[in-house]
Amino acid sequence: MLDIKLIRKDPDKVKKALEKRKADFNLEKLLNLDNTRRELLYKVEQLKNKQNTASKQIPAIKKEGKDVSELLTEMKDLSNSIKEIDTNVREIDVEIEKAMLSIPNIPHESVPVGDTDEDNVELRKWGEPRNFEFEPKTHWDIGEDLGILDFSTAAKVTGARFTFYKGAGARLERALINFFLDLHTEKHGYEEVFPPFMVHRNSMVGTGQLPKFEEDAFKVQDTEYFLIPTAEVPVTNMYRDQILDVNKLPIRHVAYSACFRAEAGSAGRDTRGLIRQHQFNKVELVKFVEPEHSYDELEALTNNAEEVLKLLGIPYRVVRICTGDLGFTAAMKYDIEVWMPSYNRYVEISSCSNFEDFQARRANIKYKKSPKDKAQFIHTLNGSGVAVGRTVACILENYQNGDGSVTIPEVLKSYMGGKEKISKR
RNA sequence: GGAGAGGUGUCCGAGUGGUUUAAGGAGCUGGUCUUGAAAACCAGUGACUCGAAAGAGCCGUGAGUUCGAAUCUCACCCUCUCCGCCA
Repeated sequence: MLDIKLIRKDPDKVKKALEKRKADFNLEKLLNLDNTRRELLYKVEQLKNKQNTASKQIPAIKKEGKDVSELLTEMKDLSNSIKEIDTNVREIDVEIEKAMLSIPNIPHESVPVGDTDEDNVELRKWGEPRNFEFEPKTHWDIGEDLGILDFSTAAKVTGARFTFYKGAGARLERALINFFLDLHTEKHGYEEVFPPFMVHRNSMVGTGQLPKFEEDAFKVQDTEYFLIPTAEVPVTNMYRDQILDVNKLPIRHVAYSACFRAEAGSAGRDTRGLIRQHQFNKVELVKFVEPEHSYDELEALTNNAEEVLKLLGIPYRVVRICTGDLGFTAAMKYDIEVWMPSYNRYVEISSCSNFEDFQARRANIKYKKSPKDKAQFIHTLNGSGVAVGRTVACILENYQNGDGSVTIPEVLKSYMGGKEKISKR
């Protein structure tokens, strides 16, 4: 959510930002509502002031033994006017709230202007895509041939876009989760959190998934609970409606969770393999920081996620996301993409974003610079550190051997019980 | 799921319709006293939201009754205790 004061004061700035994003939004209407609201508020507050004053006088007049019935009649009228205007204000509030919740964040100045992911800017590359001396297989073929991934059984049991991991595949998934968590807690200083996998509506609004993107989420029938699309949601909302102690900042959390996405609108895309599933595992990094440090913290967070891939020896690149591809809540975003031989291109495995105070404003998360200062909104950041299923996919593809086996990356061996290779049994 | 109790400011806690514009205490800040500290005493300090201000709002949340609601009514949420069920 943006600051309504900013919209009032500098509507052109907001308008330009929306244009850069190619977002369609009626600012004029919002400003009109805001004006009307303030006029009504002034009016009703004057009436309330009158009412409060009279309310104090009435008991005193009664005590003197004088008649108050005429005054009461007068007050009844006043009360009715107040109710009428209050109702009006409430209706406008609802409309304003709705509008405010559907304005995307303002991109940081350094974000390149562009329309689609074609306009994203590659920042750096690490590692070289491997040259195969044999015809490389896709990860879904490797997984099925080795008996460690089973898509058809998942389709039978649940449906499309679900997977059974079996044997060394299941172990590999679990190994990666542990490796990621250990790295970020022990080397990068994040505190581990194991969150609920369901949240209520307000939490989804707090981090920006709702109200605009309800069709992307799974809602549990007969409840107000949503399956989380990312651990970002419960972990960020841990601190909703709080004023955080400046001495405890920055707060850095790492959380494993399963993630659930309806993938509305992506029918037919990435239908094979682990790339686009309704349920997948992810280790997420979440930070709460003072505004003046948030861009440094974004660099650090991105580096923390990259470290995972360096240790695994997977070639990747980092791209700066352009305004048109930025996503609703982010002010700036880096994607980390890994080399995926079957796609013959780099595929996203992590998004690292600075939301500035956009989420904090929605979730009401503040801090005080010093005890005397006014509470101000904190900056939130998060990034995948990293997506687990996609990591399995790219390990299978990048570490595959001509005989159909897959070599286990050095850092994972201890997590795999000393195993060197996954081979057909 | 059933029965009961409860949710008040940073914390404890009073308050069942009108000087509550939330008592009292703790805490915090400053002072007196002291070599220093503690204690005691004195003074100050009450979150947060909207507003340029005046002012308005805020006693779990939302609606309602009333001239007037922390206080009454209804719904919901959460916490605790007991019972049931359960990994």
